[in-house]
Amino acid sequence: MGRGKTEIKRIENPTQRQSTFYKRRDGLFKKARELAVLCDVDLLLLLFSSSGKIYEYHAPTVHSVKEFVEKYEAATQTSILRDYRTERNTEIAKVEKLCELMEKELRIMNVDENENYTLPSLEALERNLEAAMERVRQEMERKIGGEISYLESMVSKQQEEGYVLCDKVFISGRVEADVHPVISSHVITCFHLIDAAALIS
Amino acid sequence: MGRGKTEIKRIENPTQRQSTFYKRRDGLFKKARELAVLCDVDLLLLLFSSSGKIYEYHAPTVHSVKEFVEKYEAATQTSILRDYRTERNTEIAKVEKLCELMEKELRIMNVDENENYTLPSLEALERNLEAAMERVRQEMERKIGGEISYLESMVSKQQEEGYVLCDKVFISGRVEADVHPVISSHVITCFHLIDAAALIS
DNA sequence: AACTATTTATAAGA
DNA sequence: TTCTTATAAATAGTT
Repeated sequence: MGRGKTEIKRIENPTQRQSTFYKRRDGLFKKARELAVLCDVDLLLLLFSSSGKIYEYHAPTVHSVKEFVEKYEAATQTSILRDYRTERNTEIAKVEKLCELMEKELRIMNVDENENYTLPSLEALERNLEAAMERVRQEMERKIGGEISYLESMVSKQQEEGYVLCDKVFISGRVEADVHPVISSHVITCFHLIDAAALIS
Repeated sequence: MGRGKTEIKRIENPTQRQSTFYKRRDGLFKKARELAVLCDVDLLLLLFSSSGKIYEYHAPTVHSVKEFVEKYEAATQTSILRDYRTERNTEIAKVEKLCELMEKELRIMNVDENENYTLPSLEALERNLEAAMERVRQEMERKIGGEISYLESMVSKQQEEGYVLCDKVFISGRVEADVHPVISSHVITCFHLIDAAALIS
């Protein structure tokens, strides 16, 4: 249509190409709308002009590109979104496995009143706790030893520096109490964690 | 065009609608192709007929619907995929929070050799372990008391039933050792878990 | 699925 | 860009 027959191949003249683009783009959108309305068609048309601008048309029945593409995906079985779901699920599975590990370890360290332990497992629990206690006591001794030699080295220094040390010890004691409130608070029981895990799964 | 002017509204006659659909669908696809070729346009056209069939056209430069929609997404900032990423990230954040909680609790129960504890926190650790130990011992006593009264009740029964009991105790002792291998195995240290958490984050 | 009278789209020019 | 118009192309109604 028009004053001459046009061969369908790229228009090299940029001005002419741009002019043709406007006219044919409008024509295409009009045709798309007519088809959608006349024949009750769900339709999406997305295009980028050669200069990178986006133009979009969707039928009145289509509410969003997202919705439409999901319908397309569901119909074709191919998957834009399945990839992301899979990726997400593997990540969640990994983290959940870690949770299970932690849970198991917590079980070893805590007595859950609602569970019916056997004597051998209670004995094992006791051994674990004793081992943990031993580690704590060793650490304390190491620490106390360190503090003493630290104090000794301080004492051997000038007296005014000794005053500074006293301040330091006082401050550090107070700060630690602030930093580790969780230690003095009631221990979250393993049971709570299991409940939480059930909630998010 | 055609022998009569057509009003643009849904064609109610199904036969006529279907006929018009074929003709106009072909026309639309032809126009789409011409625009793409003449004006160097990236273009995607997806449609569902009223009977639910899918038809698709994309410009020769477009390799897949997925690729094209991603380009569209990137250009418009709107997001089909961002929603899924966000959803995934919130789920992961939830689980990670749970992990942190567990980690914290494990820290309370374990001494990590690489960390530099202060004396007050070590003392707190000791207190926690003692409390846990106390809980274990109480549970053991409760259990032992229960076993004793169970045994007493058994002894007061017929002698042949006593033989059955002996078998039972033997079997239950062995079975428990199988059921709780984790208890006798080396305790996974808190440190391993923290490493694992670092790996998945 | 084909035909064709007619409407519609648009190429080229202003 | 936008309009005009001659002409090509699409298609409604029909077979």
